[in-house]
Amino acid sequence: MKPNPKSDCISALKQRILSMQIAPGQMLDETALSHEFGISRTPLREVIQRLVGEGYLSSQENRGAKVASMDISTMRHFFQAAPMIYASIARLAAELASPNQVEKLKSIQLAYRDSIKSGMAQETAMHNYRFHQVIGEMAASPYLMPSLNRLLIDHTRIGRVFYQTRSRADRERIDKAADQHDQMIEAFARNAAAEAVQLTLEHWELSRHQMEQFVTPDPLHFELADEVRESRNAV
Amino acid sequence: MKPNPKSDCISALKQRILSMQIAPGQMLDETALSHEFGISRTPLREVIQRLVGEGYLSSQENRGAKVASMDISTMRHFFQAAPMIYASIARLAAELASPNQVEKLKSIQLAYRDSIKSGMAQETAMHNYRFHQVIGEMAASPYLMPSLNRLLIDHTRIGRVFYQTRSRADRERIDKAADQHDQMIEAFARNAAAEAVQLTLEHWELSRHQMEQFVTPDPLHFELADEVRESRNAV
DNA sequence: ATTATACAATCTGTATACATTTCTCATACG
DNA sequence: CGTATGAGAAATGTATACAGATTGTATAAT
Repeated sequence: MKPNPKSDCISALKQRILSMQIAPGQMLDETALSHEFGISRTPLREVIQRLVGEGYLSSQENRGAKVASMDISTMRHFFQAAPMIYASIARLAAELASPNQVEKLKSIQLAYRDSIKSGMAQETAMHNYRFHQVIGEMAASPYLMPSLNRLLIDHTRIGRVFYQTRSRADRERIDKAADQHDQMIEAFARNAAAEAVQLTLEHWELSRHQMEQFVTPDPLHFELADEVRESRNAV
Repeated sequence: MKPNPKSDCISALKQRILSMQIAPGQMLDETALSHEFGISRTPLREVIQRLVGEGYLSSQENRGAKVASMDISTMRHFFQAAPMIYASIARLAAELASPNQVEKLKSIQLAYRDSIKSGMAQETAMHNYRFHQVIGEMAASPYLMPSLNRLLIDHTRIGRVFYQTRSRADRERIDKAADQHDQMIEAFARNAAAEAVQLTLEHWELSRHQMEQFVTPDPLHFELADEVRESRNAV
């Protein structure tokens, strides 16, 4: 593969957005980015347009581009859409899975378990992202893939806390998620659609439970409520 | 609104793709298009990147952009994904519909019936497209909208034959579809989610039946089969 | 007759310069 | 004290020129 600064730029920007290295809502500086990736503003702007079309960024006429925001109102839509899309993708993926693709899934799963073991939360989240994206590729549906991608963007951004270990319970939860991945791979390999859907929904429930605790944490002291609400919406 | 050749270009290209004025798989000529819309290649290429991200076009490195193709294998995925996405969108739309949006739907429906009456098939298909896109806006789900858009691109392209009247039966089918639109508006106005879903699925069935006849027409004479199969795949 | 090769023509990709719009902030005014 | 104004700065949008890649074609070699 020939080194291509433009596609490097695309994947680097995606990675930064998924890892919240660039925060939701943050403006992009065309000049700075073009210098950083060693390209001029012309190709950089093309990259931005592409990422706008894919839902990573949003842009306004004469007002630049910013990272897709995650406000409270979209969270509701997230929890509504996710199980349906994930389940549909899982069914198709199980029906269409090729041995080759299952192997690919297995190798990602290895890296995933490795990063869990070394406690690298961000890396784990990225492997998890790749894992579910490959399941999407197995399903091979050009009509469901766009929504899956949009979901995975925000799932990876929100779910980043999922892989942070502060207690024994955290550790057990993450191990359970990894076990579910293995079971899913097994179901895909046997083309067991119903089973894959069931496992996917259980996997989602585990993730959902954790995320809802984060999105709706314990009530705060009254004095702090306004300030915190504001900063939450500003995300 | 200030006239903006760039956004004109985006909507014109979308319109041409949806109406198959530019055929699936057809290459785009950057120079010709930039001249036509009175802009230089720089902004035109940004437009192309955006449309690639949204699924209207596909592009390859150093090999230009072409209109998203519609081969037989994607048709299968189309029929699998469509009812699920449409139904989910309809449920959300019914729950969230504002009087304002219902009015918007009604005005599109008026134009839709007008173009049916004057027998303008392509225009009818475009009003139908707008109708379902507005339902998508009502549902307001950033996670389902990308898939809805992708579906509507191909539904509009395939369904273009839906609005061609060659027989009394054609006429009745189209009138039935228009009646279903009215019933759907009614259900949205009353926030009747279950009813909206039911109507949407019936609406889909009507459309699906017609499209499957087109995609799988009556068998041809043996001598012609090869030639025709080739031209079909070439789409 | 078929395959290789070289060259021209065409198209894609990029950098730079410049035009246009928005933003910033100091100053004037109500 | 808050609001309006306007000049300068900064950022966005666009045109053009040029560099690099691909495609088509004519000629030569097998």
